[in-house]
Amino acid sequence: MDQVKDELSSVFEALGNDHRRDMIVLLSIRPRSISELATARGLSLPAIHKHVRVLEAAAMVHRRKIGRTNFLAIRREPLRLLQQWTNQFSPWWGTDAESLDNYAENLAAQTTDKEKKR
Amino acid sequence: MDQVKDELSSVFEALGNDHRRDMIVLLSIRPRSISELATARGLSLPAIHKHVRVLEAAAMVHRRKIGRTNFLAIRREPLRLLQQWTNQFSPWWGTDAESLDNYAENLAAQTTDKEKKR
DNA sequence: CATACACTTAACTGCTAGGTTAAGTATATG
DNA sequence: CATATACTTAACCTAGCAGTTAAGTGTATG
Repeated sequence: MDQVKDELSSVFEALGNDHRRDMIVLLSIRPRSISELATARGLSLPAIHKHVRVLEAAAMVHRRKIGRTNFLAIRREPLRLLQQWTNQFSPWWGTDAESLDNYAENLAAQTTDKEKKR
Repeated sequence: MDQVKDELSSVFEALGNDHRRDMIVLLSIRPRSISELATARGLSLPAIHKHVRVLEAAAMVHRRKIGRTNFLAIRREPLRLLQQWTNQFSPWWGTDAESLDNYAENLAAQTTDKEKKR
């Protein structure tokens, strides 16, 4: 359970960065080398290298070294985890605004200092 | 398009923090005041206040002030955006590992310096 | 009107994400 | 063996996040 949460944390952390999110999209099309990602994103190799480390820490990519080239490919399991987390809210799609108006007034009536009077 | 991407950015940024993710889960159950969130998460009011600002910037919550109490409620639209982004990968669930082994070798054969020889 | 409550704002601090350049390592090529 | 390629590592810098305490603002309550 704790481990699940930590995984989710690292996934959200990884995807919190625009570059890394774009890298994931690129890798979802096809595997790429680190150099390819660097030029695709207009960043230096060390910079991309760090991003790759973060994606690896979140287990969102795996690599295969052939010769001196490192090919990266996407791992979709963490994305399923993300999808699961997101789906917990879907039963209530479209039922947002109406709730607060009623709720807040009722709760206010209950928890305000007026309540203590009774 | 650009605006969509910015929205997505702010959503990922907001959810990149454990506290804020938990706050969203709490608010998905029912609206809460800022003080409630502060005690629920064991943080000071100013700290929670900042987190709320981030969630508001991502349009993930809206507030209603009644008297001196600020009630916060979830807005689920941004979560749908997140779900959409995540779903772009779902057509390929479970087709990860097998791809790289073949791909990398073929690509290596093509793009390696040997290619320049031809 | 005084006091408490529910924030809000300001000012400051520690930490770290994300970038850089420069130097080091591993592999391929002539 | 020399040189180029594809990273990797180290060292450093800057901006901004996430927290704190302390003081300020708006709204009830006696």
